[in-house]
Amino acid sequence: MSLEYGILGLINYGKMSGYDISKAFDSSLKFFWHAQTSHIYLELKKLEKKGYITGTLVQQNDRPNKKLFGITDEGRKAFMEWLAQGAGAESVQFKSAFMMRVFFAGNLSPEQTVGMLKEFRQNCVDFLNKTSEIPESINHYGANKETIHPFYWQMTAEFGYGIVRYCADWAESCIKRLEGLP
Amino acid sequence: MSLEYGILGLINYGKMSGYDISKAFDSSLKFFWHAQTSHIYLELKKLEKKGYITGTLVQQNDRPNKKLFGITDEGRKAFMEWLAQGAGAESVQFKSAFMMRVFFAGNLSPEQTVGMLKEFRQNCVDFLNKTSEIPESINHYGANKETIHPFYWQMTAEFGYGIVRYCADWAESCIKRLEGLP
DNA sequence: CGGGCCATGTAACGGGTTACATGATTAC
DNA sequence: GTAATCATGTAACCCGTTACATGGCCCG
Repeated sequence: MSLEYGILGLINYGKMSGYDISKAFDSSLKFFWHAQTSHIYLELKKLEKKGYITGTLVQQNDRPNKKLFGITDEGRKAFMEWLAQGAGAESVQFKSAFMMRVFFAGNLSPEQTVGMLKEFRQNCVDFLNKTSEIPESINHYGANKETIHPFYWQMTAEFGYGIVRYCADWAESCIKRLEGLP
Repeated sequence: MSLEYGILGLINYGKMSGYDISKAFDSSLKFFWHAQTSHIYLELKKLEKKGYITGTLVQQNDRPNKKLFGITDEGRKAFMEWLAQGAGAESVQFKSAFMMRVFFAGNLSPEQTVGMLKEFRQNCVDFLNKTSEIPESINHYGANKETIHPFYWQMTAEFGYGIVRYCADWAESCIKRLEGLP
């Protein structure tokens, strides 16, 4: 559902290939959605079938040929309808397989649990370090920099950042409490 | 994957019916995983087929009959293997359909976006108010209160709380910034 | 007699993941 | 020559959602 509209929204900014979309997800949209390349191509096919986008082959000499997709009026309409739906009650729910493990960590030794939490914290720190250059990369996608769009891109990036920072802090606090136990 | 092991982990604490499991998810596990009742019953059937749990019918006079599930040695082994797998690199990734909408909110009017953000913030606040009684409810599930288990239950509840609080604060900040625009 | 809690399911669908599969071009 | 980047896909599977379906008991 969301991937479909994420792709549609990107193409709405301007013509894009599957590869471009994949790159966009790996940079600016990764803060709240991870998309597999293969999945993107599947969705592109579906969107084309629906008549929401149209693809045209582009010959390239210096690089492999590619297929550029543009949005149709129908596609734009569908996108705007999706966008106007608002937050919805389910917007608060989120899922974490890792937290499921922590919940049952009483079945492990404290050492094992601390190890798991440290691994998690490290993943968070790595993520934060790896992606300290959002503001730059975020402005590479989309054509109209003069509009309000980058403001919202920034908002979501901030959100993602904050969440991961919170995760790292939480893990840190857990580790300390566990190591402080008798 | 995770629901399967979540159910297994609960049954590992002691015999449970599908209804009991559903209640447990609606209280303590809701902070990081939402499970539909129908899905739980499907998973229970699968787990029984795999030989990880065994169900026995219990006649009740004052209430409808129920089926109590207990874990098998094989089930416990599978559960422990899953638990020992650690955090995994994917543990940082998370998905939010709502953030996808915010990302593209530049296509809406600022008023519409503010409305959406306020709805989101309200959902968060409602969630926090509705669930201020975790510490109590968390101790109702599981038999061995003397162990370290409640410590981890509390950790995950804290995590979920913190995330939702962070969401509310983030939304608040966005709203203020939007309303402060010329 | 209606609302809430207890209690258990089936069928169809869809979104997403995993694994597999290929190949051109550029820069070092 | 080999690694990185550009570029596009298929097939099988599985996890999860939505919608549907039922029914007893208790309390006010």
